Amino acid sequence: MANPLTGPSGPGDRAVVGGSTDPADRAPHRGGGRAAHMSHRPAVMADVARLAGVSHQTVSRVLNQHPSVRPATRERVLAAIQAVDYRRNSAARALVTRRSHTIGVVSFDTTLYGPASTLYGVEQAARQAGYFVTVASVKTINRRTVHEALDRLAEQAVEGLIVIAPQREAAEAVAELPRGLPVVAVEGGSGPGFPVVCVDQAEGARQVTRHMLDLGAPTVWHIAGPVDWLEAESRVQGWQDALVAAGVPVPEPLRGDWSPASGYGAGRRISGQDGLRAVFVANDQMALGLLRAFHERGIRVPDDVLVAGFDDVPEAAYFTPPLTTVRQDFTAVGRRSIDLLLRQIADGAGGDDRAVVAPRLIVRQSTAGREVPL
Amino acid sequence: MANPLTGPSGPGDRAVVGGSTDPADRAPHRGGGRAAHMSHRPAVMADVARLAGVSHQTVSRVLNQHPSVRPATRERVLAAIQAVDYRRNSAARALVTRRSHTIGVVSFDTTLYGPASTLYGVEQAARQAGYFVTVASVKTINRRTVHEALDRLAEQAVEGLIVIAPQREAAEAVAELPRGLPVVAVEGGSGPGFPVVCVDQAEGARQVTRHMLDLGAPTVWHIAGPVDWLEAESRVQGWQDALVAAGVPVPEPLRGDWSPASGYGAGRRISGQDGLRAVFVANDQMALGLLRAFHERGIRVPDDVLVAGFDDVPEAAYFTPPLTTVRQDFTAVGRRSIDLLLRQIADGAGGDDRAVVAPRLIVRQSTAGREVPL
DNA sequence: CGGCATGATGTGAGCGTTAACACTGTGCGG
DNA sequence: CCGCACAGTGTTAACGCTCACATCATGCCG
Repeated sequence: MANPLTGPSGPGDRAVVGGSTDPADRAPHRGGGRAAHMSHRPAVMADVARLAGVSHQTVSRVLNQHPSVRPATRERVLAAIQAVDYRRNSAARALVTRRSHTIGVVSFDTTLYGPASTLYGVEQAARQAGYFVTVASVKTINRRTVHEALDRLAEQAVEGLIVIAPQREAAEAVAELPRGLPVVAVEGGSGPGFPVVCVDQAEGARQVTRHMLDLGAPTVWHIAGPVDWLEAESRVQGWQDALVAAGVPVPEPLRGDWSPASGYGAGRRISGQDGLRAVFVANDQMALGLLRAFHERGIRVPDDVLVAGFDDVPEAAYFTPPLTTVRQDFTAVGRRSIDLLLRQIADGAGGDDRAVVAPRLIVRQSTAGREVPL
Repeated sequence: MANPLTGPSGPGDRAVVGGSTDPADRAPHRGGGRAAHMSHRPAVMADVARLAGVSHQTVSRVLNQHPSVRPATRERVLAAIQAVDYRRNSAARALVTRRSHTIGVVSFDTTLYGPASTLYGVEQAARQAGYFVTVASVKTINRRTVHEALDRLAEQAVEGLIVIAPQREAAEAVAELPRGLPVVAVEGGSGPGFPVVCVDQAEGARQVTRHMLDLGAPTVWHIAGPVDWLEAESRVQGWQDALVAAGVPVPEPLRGDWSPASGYGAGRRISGQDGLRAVFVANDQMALGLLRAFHERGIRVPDDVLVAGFDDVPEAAYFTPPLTTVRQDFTAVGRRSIDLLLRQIADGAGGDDRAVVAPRLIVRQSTAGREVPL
């Protein structure tokens, strides 16, 4: 019994498991028989079992870390697995366990920094938990597209869903989901009945607004995101709160669509305003466009006007001038989402859990006015 | 037969399909029997078959668009499917067909614009072709991490792999892949034996370099990407080619790591150089950092020095000044990748196909010197 | 007007895995 | 020293689907 691969009975009569146990000696399709080394048909459990001189169930036990397997046996099986380069068939496993170990992510335009980073965080966390992630990004959000994506993923038998689609319509589509499938919404607005993970947008907006008021701005203008984006609204809310709390006038917010172009447009429109001393832009990309417009008009930042953004994209520190902004830890958002989702998958009920990730004000030259170390 | 759901024999004796056909009348697990409307156990084919008064095979035929099904029968089955909200079990299907309809994407840091956009293109194209996409992003690239990711996806039984990992080590890891699984490399360097999709980096670099020479620059400096990145090398190559072709001196390239910070550093280092009139930066993010450094040093762009980047990120048009750059159509890259992969999955052999996406020079103010319409 | 191709359907056998149970042989308390 | 718990193993039956084949009407050709 020196060679563990030979089995307990020695060579020659290997694996006298039960006569007709092996399914027709395998491979009724491709010719070949001898499910050995170079067979093109991937090895299955039975192959491993035969080689190790055990039953396929024991192989299964080894694979699933069942405690009652003698160490020697385990070794033998492990060696056989290596020898035939066995990998278990996830479809068969999923079929019998009714678990796909896959979670689905529906996301709006994964090209954007926020969604992309969140997806990244989700994927990392899911992997650690032993889950796969399949994505479905939709280019335009409406009830139909979101439903399509959800159906698609449902067909794929995902065990849970993470929806990164912070628009009102998406939230509604999710709410209409046939219950039974665990769901977590990212930035899904105020608790619509399923768990939500979000950054405290309003708090971030309050902080940055207060920051500019503290620097002496008589009031703070706001370039908002699209009305149908929940986070855009939260930021408007936070900004407004801060102004009201400070007892200063609340200017009418301008609307952009998150793009640099729209920020540029807003910058041109706003630059004529009387008493313009500070602008809070709802994201960094628009802030970039606004800075551009100000630059063209000869408005100096921060000397003439303070500017702040939101997101802290990696480039923000190198804008001209470096941009004060609110950092959102998207990776944390992704991680928390998976946490909530897995808990829901495990416990069944997940209720109205709500994970809020704290934002963080990052002060740079666009409000600080002096060279700050990068 | 007015009601299609009643079946051909009228109510009462619904679905006399064969006595013992139905598997133990379903649901030996959860109590309940009567696998009807509100049963919590999801409907299976047999349920649909019973309701429609046909065999499960006919249901399968309808689902798979088999031609020999009478229209009336098809209708009946379709109605039954709707009635019980049936969705087929992908695991069972995958088990028997040996096809998962899933392709795996291994990518380096999907937070970056390039990988994220490529992933997006891949997902869109895959979906249209009826495939699912599961991702595995690795944060650091080396043989081990890439292998881990590949193993993971192999276990998931993906039908093919797209590797977005334009580093030498990643390319090597892919080359070591156990053959048999179709693979397409994105930016995988010079045809290492499997299909590659890439943007013609060298050509893009040549174009932008020539552009700056044409504007009168005596030569063009270069801030390159990391040495182990294949595309970084291609860009160096193209830049060098253009300089040599023009018969001008070739300065030593500086190295960055794609980040704005490294571009900033390079900008500070290079700004003292004598005769500095033009810089080609290997990507837009580094170019942003360089612009920042130049700005701080009082070097005017483009008046004193021309600057160009590579990628055309959405922000590039709003840098200060708007950045001349080379646009890479990442979405097209994603699409082409799927094309190549699916062909490989279908035909078996995919050979050394090579899809090259043309880059496009985008001239903006950082070299043009005048206000250009955005 | 018989037979045979063809369309429309049903039947049975797997696909590769896990769950449930049945079966051994030990070691230990009574 | 018997039997009983229990670790270690094998056996069997699903899981829900598709494939290959069997079956049954048709309809058309010879």
